[in-house]
Amino acid sequence: MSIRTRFAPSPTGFLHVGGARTALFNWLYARKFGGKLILRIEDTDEKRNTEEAHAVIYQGLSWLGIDWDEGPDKGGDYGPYRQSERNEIYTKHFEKLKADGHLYEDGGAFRFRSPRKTVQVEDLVCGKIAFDMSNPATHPDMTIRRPDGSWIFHFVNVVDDIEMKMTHVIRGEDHLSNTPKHIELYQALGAEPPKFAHIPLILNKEGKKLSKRDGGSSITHFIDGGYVPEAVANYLCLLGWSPKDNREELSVAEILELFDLSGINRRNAIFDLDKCFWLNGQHILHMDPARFVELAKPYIDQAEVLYGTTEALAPVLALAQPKIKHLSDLPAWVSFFFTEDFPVDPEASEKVLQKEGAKGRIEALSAALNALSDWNHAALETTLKATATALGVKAGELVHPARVAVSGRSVGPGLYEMLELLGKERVLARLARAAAQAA
RNA sequence: GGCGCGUUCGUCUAGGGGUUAGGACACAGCCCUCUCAAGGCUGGUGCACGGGUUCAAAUCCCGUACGCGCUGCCA
Repeated sequence: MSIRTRFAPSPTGFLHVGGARTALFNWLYARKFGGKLILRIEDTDEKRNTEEAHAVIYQGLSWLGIDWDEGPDKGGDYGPYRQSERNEIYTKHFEKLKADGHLYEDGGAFRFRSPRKTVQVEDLVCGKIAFDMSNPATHPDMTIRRPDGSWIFHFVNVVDDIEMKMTHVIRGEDHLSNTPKHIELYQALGAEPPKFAHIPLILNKEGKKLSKRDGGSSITHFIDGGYVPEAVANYLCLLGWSPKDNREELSVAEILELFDLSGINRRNAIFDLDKCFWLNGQHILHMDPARFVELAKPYIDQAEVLYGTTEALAPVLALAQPKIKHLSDLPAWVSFFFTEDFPVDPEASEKVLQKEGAKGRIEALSAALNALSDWNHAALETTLKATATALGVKAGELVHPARVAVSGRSVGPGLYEMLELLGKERVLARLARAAAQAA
């Protein structure tokens, strides 16, 4: 039987990193073993059920590179894929349970009568666990329908997993204790329970369940914050799973190759934003330049940098790619390439341009560069160093003023590469302008 | 309270009877260097505790503590 996994979020208007990681593991498992991933929206609580809330889920998953085979937006053979549209199906199963004597009424609500036996859970991550359900005081009969006719999570979740032919339920460990109840429901409905895999939870720095208030708990934070999706997906996979060979930076293809449920550990993990940040820099450093351009463009566009064509932008980005850790840092690294009206960092200007003798050194460098016919970074370096020697100063005494003169900043790409790309004319003009203001 | 799961550097993890307990992030120092990164080198901190089993336990068993989860007419 072909594998079917699912991600079943509630449309809260917020895609939690824990949920995203659950989705990722379901996706990896389905893709690795040629199965299908189903997206089901658990929107029985109508109050927070909005189109925007659905969009947040679709966008967050897509951004991470997760695609699904069936879902509200895709259709499929087992729809509808929103619980709010599945009332008839729930009613059908409810009537069956009722007819078979599994239900009883309690204050207008309906409860499921537990068989009161020991339930064995065979979890692919946690192993075999026996739950003694015999004591009603500790395991009360669960409610499955409220007096107003609305449904309770446990019931609709199980009905949907049966109807949608799920073979594997991969979900957060917070559901492990609910699993025996779910198995009782499967059995009462005459269905074979799926395989379960409960994955450890993601905690905040205080060791508590990651909540909305915690920085970085929403995928939106990463989308808006200049992260690259492959790095975030990589990091999320490293929480509770590892390739076991000391590698940290992994492509999705590599993870797909190594991933299996049996490799997931049972220990809750604290989310470490620092490490995610580091991994982001590693992915940027090593990614294909074309991919970098693709990811960088929206940030450049948003900053309204008038770069003209992609062909003009690409070489500039190539200088920034090995140095930055966040895509949102990009505008400051590229904007001065495309305008003469770039901002000048007052602190850098004060420290470098106003330094004793800066004017003379800039003018000397300018003269030397003016005489240079072969404008490439190697020749630029040779010329600058020769000029420094002639002046009897360290190369840095020319490098720093030149950097501030052409970019307005004290940090940036390698100077010689930057000068080469800027071109002789612009470099000389900017040096002249800086010399006029220097001490 | 009851039930379930867990506990290896601050954090993420590898190791699952014999290891100088490995890697990564972060931190500190050094090297490289035009800035910032990257890279290289070095350093410190860790098997929760107590009992067993065993020639030998981080590793297996029991207990304790602590953490997390569930215990809803939330999902």
